[in-house]
Amino acid sequence: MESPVAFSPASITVDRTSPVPLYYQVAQVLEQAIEAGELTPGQRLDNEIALAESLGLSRPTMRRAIQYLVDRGLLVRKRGVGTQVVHRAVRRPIELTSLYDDLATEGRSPRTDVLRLEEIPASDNVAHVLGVPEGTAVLALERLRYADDAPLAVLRNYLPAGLVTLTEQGLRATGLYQTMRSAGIRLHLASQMIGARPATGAEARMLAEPRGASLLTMRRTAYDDAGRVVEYGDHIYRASVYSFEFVLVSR
Amino acid sequence: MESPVAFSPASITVDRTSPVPLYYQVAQVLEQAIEAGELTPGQRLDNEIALAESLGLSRPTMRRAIQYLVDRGLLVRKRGVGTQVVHRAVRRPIELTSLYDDLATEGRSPRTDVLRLEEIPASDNVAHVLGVPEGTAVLALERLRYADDAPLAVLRNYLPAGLVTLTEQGLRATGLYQTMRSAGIRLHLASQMIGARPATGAEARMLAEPRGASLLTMRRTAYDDAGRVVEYGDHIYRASVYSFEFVLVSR
DNA sequence: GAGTGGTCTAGACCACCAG
DNA sequence: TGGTGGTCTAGACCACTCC
Repeated sequence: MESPVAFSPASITVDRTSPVPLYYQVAQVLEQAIEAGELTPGQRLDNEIALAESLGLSRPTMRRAIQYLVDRGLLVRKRGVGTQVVHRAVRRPIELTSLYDDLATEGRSPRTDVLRLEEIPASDNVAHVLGVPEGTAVLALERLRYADDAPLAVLRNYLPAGLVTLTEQGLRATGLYQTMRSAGIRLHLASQMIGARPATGAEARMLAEPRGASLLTMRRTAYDDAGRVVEYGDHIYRASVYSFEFVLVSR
Repeated sequence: MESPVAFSPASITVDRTSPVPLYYQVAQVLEQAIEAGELTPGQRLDNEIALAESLGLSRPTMRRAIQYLVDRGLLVRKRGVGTQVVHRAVRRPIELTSLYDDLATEGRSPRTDVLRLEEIPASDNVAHVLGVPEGTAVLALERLRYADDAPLAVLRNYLPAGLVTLTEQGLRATGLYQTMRSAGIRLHLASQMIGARPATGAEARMLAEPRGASLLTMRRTAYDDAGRVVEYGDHIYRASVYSFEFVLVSR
C-alpha cells in the first residue's frame, strides 16, 4: 500500500539568517513537497529525531514543523507508528476570508457595485451587535457583488464609525477584509450563521433570480485581537450559483 | 478598561500522578475560570514565567497550556503586551460534530426515525465519493430527525459496507458519528458544502413545510485518520427552523 | 529600558504500537 | 523488544511594545 521507503529529505536546507522561523521554513518545504506530489499520500516520513538531525535542528523545532502540518490536516501521526501524508488532496480548513478573496482565488473575476456608503445613527439591532449605544454613528455599507459579470450576492455591512476610511473606489478594487487589514485592523474571530430563505421581490430583481428563489443568508460578526467588534455583515447569496464549501479538521 | 490587577492563580494545583498531561490540566482550569466568570473578558493574565513558577511548571509547559486556549479562541496574546481573555463569551470553533450531538448539547431532545437501512450496490455518484468501484456494496441510510417533536431534517448517508454494524435501535438511541466513534473509527477530516434550494413536494410533506419552502442542504464527506472515506452524507434541513452557526478563528 | 511573548536547544522519561 | 510519538524540563537569545 505504502511506499516502501520513508521520506528522508535530501534537499531541505534552512536559512538561519532569515527572520522566518525555522519550524515554519521546514513546514513550508514539506507542504510544497506534498502539493508537488513528491510526498505522496500514505507515504511515511522519517521519524522526528532522524529528520531533526538531518536538518541540523533540535527535535522540538522539528516537532513543531510537523505539528503545524498536522493541525492543518496535511499529515497524520500515530504514536508507535509514525507520520504519514494524508490520503487525499485536502483543501485548507475554513479560514477568515472574504467573498472577494475567495472569488479572486478561484479566478472568477469579482466585481463590486457600491450601492450605499454613509454614516448613519445605529438602529436598535445594529447597535446591539456592534456593542455601541443606540443612535451612535456607524458606517453603513451595501454592495452588490458580481462574479464573471453575473450578480452573486448582496452584502450589507456595518462598522463602527472612525475605524477605517472607506472609499467607493477602494471597495470596488478590493474586498472589505483586505481594506480593513491594510488599515491595521487585525481580524481574529468571527461568529457566523448560515441559513436560507426565499427571495423577496426586490431581492429577486437585484440578483436576477425568479421571485421566491432560495437565497443563502450569512450573518457574521467579526472581532479584532482585543475582542472589539469591527464588523457586522448581513449577506444574501444566490443559492442557485453559490454554496459555502469548507473543510473541518477534528482536534 | 481592564482590571487593574493581572490574574494570578491562587488555587491552581496540578496532579503529577494523573495521566492527564500537565498542560491540559492547566488549560482546563483556566477555561473553567473563564466560563465561570472568574477571569473576565479583557483581564490580563500574569506573564508566562510567573505563571509557570507559581504552578511549579516549566515555561514551555505553561506556554503550551496558554497556546491551547489561544488556538481555541479563548485567549489573545500580543508580544510585548501580554495575554488577555477575549472580550466576549465565545462558542467553540467549528468542530466535527453531528446534528444529534449538537441538538443534545442544546437540550433540544432529538429523535430519529430510521426510514432506510440496507446494503445496496453503489450508484455512480456514491461510488465516486466513497472511492469504491461502481456496484460495490455500500450501506445506505436514511433518517428523519426531529427536534422537540418537530421534523427538522432528512439525513441520507452512505458508508462503505462492513465498516460498522448499524442497527435501527442504535441509530434511534444516538447519532451516527457517536456510533462510528465507539466502533473505533477515528474521524479526522470532513469536507462540507452548504447550499440551499426549494423543497420538492415530497420533501415538503416529510418536513411539514409548504411546497417550495427553502431548504438548507449539506453534503459532507468524512475521512478517518488514514484518509479513507468513511461516510458520505447528503442532508436537507428546514431553513425556517434551522441554521448553521459557528465560530472561525484566524491563525 | 523594562517587560512581554516568540523561538530554539539538548537533553530526559514515558505510553503506545508493531513485530 | 524496539521504535515511535507525547510530554516535560531548564535554560537561552531575540523581537516587539510601551513608557
